[in-house]
Amino acid sequence: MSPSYYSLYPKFHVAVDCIIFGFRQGSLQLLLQKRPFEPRQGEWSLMGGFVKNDEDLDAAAHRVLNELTGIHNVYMEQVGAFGSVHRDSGNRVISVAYYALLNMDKVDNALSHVHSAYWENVSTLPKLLFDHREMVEMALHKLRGRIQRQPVGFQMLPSLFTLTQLQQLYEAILGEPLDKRNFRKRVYEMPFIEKTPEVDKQTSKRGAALFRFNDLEYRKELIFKL
Amino acid sequence: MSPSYYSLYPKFHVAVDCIIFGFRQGSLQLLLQKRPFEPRQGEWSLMGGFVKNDEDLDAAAHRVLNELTGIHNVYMEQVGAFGSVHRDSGNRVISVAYYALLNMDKVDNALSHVHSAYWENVSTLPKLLFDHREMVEMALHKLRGRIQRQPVGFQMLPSLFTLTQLQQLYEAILGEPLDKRNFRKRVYEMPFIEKTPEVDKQTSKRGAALFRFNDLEYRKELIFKL
DNA sequence: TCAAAAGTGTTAATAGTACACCCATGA
DNA sequence: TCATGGGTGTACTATTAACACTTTTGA
Repeated sequence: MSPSYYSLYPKFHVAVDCIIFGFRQGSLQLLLQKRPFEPRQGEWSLMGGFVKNDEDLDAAAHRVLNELTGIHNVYMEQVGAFGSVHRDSGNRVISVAYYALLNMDKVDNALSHVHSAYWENVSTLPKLLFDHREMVEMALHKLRGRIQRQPVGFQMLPSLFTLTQLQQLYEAILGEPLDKRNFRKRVYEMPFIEKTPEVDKQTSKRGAALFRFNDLEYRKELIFKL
Repeated sequence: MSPSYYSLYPKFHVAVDCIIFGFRQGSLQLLLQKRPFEPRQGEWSLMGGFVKNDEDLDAAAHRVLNELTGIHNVYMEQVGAFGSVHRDSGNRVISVAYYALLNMDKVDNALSHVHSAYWENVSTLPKLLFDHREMVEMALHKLRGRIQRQPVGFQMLPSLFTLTQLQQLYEAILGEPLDKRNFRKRVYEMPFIEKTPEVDKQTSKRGAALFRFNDLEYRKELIFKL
């Protein structure tokens, strides 16, 4: 058989869909789009796009995210491939879902507005297109697992943050309240979360110490664990 | 925009690749194939196949597995989508990897022989085609996580098995020795692993009690946990 | 009788959970 | 002065890890 062996087989549209997580005022949010084309124009959907010929899957996901938010270097993780025959009511499309964690403050709002994209609270999501709801659930599930092992949450916080913010983030992701003292005890044991001399006075009169994630310390920690 | 909006975008060959795990004589094995077509004919590869037009992704994986082994109703889990531009040196192919757990005794050897497929020990794998090695590593990683939470290992054992077999299976998957007494203690706490009156005399003079996995009890357990 | 695998409990260490009060400050 | 969110430690419980000898039986 020659390389043309491949050509005996069908080809498919391949898309990426992004589950874009952000965090603000104590709640986990998703950047959703009012679908701008038919079929199902106007319905709420994840931000997606078709993969290009010369583009890696991961690159496609980053491109879609960048087109919508203007941000580069975002933390992303693949959720999985969704390929039921009739999942897209327009045409057969095999879609690979990725979730992204980003700092909402860095989003270019003009850009996302152009794409009719809006932040929605994860706990009160509208009805979503196709199997996008399933993608979101799976992404959340993956994120919950991930955040218990690796400090990926910082991607959603400003570079300086209070422990209360951090705890609220964890609570929003895990969907359950955490004990303040136990939470802080765990944080203090992580050498890569550093207290800074800075103080945040926005949410309390007394002021809360601001912390920072030290990536270098984290890498040391990783090596140490092997 | 009309449904023809889709047609502006490129299409791709989409394949599934199966990481087929089996267990025999204390070691974890993979069913590998000598690739039967060009390019790279004759190299070791995972068993794969192209997705058909009217076929769900999951269905494609099951079909490929069935064509190679003759077995239906196999435990499978998606590993993820692999879509680097040049991952396949022949043509662009986006591949979705699945791992499967099966009882080696049930494989139709004539059938797998036709496909030039052979079992290879996971710890001494030959060099694999393309990114198949990466797929195997990721599958193993997923399996390790899975087996700690859910009793999927039984898929690889005969319906009656000894605790020594079970422990060796876990050791092979986790890649580390386990304490016999702690292991058995854990097993005794699982109501869905039943001791039968049967005794296996194949590996010891004394004989070892044979156990069975009771799926019904397991489902009860699951419901109970919610 | 002895080699080879099966079977069996206890103790120590660790990790996780529950819980309530004082502090600093701006309004 | 008081309301608000920030900050702190200890005791209890549950889970996990370490560890060695006896039993059975076919060759």
